[in-house]
Amino acid sequence: MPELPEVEAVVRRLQEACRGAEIHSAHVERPGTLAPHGPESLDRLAGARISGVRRRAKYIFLECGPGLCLQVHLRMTGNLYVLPDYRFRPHTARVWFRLGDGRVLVFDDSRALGRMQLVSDAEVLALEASLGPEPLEAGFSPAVLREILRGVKAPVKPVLMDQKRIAGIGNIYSSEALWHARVHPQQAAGTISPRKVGLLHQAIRDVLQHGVVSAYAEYTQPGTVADSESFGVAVYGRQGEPCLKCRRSIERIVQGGRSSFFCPACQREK
DNA sequence: TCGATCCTGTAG
DNA sequence: CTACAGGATCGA
Repeated sequence: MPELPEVEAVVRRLQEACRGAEIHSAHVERPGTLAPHGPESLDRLAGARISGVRRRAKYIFLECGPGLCLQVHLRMTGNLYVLPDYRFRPHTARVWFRLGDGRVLVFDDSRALGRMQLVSDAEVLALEASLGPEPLEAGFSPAVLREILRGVKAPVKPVLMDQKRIAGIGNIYSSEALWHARVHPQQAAGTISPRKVGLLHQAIRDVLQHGVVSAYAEYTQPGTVADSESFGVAVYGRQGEPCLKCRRSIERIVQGGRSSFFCPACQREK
């Protein structure tokens, strides 16, 4: 499920649902979820209070007291949410926490690719330093994007998905942003004109910002998000269907083992 | 930079 | 049955 917008929506929901909550106990159904640590690594959380929840790139940090932070990565199918009672947890709950008030915080992950680990302040700092800038923050200017792409020979699409270069963009939003900016996914990143870099910068912010709003609305009012015309999915998964701008057939190619979708007319390589 | 790998579920 | 999945890492 999750790229930056979906992770952000999870964080906002958790802030409402469990900030200030006490962790009564941790229960590990699948030890691999805590790799490279063991199932006993969460024992230190008993009695801790969740003082804050925040996001960086696609990581979620649950701050659980001084120097104690639960770092979560949802990968492909992970999800974090609070249920009223532990008996309601699904069989795909890999780790769950009983909260002081009887509710349960569930790490649900059908594919079990997600990871969770307790980390120190220093580890959090090191991780954050290894990640690229947050595209929705004020510091992410067109000049910053120009600098990221400058001189890079690799195709732009995998570059946008490289968390060390820019944080939070995944397979869907990269295709979407490139379509909005009319940039071909295989164009060498460093050869994109300054004008198009400007368009790409705006497109990245627009698709992510819209994604945050609709992902959060999806939790609040499921099924309400019906605006697939202006800013929903324009190209992702739409191979063979008409481009929303020019009606040409959307194409699918594979880059770095991942599907890319684009309009061969609107997004020309140059 | 490609392919394999970690896993399970679903669509064709 | 095979293909594919909104992620990331590792070694060739």
